[in-house]
Amino acid sequence: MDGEAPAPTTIDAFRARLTEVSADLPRRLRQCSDYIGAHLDRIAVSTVADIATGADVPPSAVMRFCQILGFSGYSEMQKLFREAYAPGLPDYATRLRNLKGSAAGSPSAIVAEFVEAGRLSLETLAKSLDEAALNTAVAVLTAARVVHIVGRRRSFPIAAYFAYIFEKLGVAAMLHDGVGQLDYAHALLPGDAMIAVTFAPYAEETLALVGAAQGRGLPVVLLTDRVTSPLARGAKAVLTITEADFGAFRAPTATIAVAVALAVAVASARE
Amino acid sequence: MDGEAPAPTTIDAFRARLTEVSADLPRRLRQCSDYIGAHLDRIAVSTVADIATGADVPPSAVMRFCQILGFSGYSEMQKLFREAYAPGLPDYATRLRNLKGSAAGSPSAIVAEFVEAGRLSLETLAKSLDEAALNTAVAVLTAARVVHIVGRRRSFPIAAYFAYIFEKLGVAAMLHDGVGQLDYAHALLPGDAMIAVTFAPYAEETLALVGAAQGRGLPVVLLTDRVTSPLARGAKAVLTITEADFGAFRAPTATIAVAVALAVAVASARE
DNA sequence: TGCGCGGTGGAATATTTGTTCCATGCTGCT
DNA sequence: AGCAGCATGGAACAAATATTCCACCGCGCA
Repeated sequence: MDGEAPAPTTIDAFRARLTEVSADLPRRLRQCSDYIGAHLDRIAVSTVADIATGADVPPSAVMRFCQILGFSGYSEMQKLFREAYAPGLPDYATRLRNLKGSAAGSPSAIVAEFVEAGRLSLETLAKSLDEAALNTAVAVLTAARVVHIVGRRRSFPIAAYFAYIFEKLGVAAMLHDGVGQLDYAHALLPGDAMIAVTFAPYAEETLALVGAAQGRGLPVVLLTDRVTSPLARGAKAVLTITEADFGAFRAPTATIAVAVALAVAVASARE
Repeated sequence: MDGEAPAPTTIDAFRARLTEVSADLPRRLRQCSDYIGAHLDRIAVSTVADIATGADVPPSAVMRFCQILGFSGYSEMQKLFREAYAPGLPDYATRLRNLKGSAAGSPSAIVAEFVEAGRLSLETLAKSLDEAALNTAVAVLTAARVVHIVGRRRSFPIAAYFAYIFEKLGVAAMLHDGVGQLDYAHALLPGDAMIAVTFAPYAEETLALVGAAQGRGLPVVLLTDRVTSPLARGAKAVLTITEADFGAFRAPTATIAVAVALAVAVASARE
């Protein structure tokens, strides 16, 4: 074993040591490192066996890992987490309160705000999802030869995400990203369909492309924020998604969820 | 023992039972009651002996107390607190397996799954956020002349989202999107900083660009999924984000939240 | 191809922790 | 004062849990 035995004494030091050490590590120990790094908050209440099954390694590997980190064994490591646990039970609600409490405007407070906004968005989504529209959307996209994806500015990340999942799932898709100011309107062929993502203020180019698609008879699935969206009228399916905001900012949390779900549903319907 | 054995199943029920029972209790058991009532949050990480010394009673008294509350013993009581402390993954994992077994879900069921996964990701984020790393990240980016953003494939939507918010907030930023296979390595100038987003499997180009940045002395802020990420070692700040998955699919819900929060924090720190 | 080395898994062991049980002592009632 | 009954403490026991150890395996190197 390595001569030094730093044995972290704070959680932050532990994190640091974790990244420092885990770069060159054999397979099993790397699994430990990954799992433990991703479940730091559980160490205090887990047994060696829990960790081992979680990381899918034998218990002895966990022991070795603890020792590499500089602890005498698992118990000693766990002690660190059990003591650090003192300030209060980091269950979700309290932790969030703590985070927010840390000086308004501090980075962690801001993260807490967005976490909360995200949760709110997801809840709203679950409550107000238009199932009929969703089913229509899936049907339309399932039948399409190529799925054209449009989204600019704020909606572009969503569009890009659609493109990624479709690619991964083997669904023919084309992202109209506007590189070179080409709109590829001629690629909108009969039998294709379009997903348009647009939020206020609605980007010009998106409107134009959707218009082109509809002019060519392509069915359009629309992800937007309001039913009064300028594109809603002509769309085959409109999925309205309300994102909670924090100040002037709105993260596309619920939109992402709809996007991935839609893509997965389409891919599975195609089989 | 008394005939009834209610055995609380929630923390609230536990509290209720505690007050209900502790009215007429012999001396030692009352001590237990008092101590436990005042340290509910420590039960999950304490042994019988800890509680016993804390309450200044012999261990056997604690055992009797647990049994009076309706539990079979201390272990069973502790289980209640350990589960309340870390709900989520195990539960969720089994539910998932069930769902996969039963007929592949309808579109709305799939949405529901991703909503749930998203919620879980956000909770995990709140619980395991590394505040120190976050603060470092904000500091590094605040001091930067230009923020370079890298992310490919699955991480590209996040990178694009960073680019959008920075643009909107008036922070000089450059998205390395790889158009034309140019890497713009020469644009990485002293005084700049880089945000790299990468999830397993780590994209080649991201690694290369981060290497280039580090070679030029730029500090790197890394958003990644595992501490064993190949880039973690050289980064100034590593933000580890665990996303819950649904099947093979993982929506970047928590990552989005971190991204927007980070960007907003940087922008507000610059004022 | 053979050798050496380090990683690996599991069985054996040590230690800690939980639980039971009973002798003792206290308290209140007659 | 004597008795009954219950609370008490601690020691013995059982179970869970951590830790060590060693034989095996796979891989790189000669």
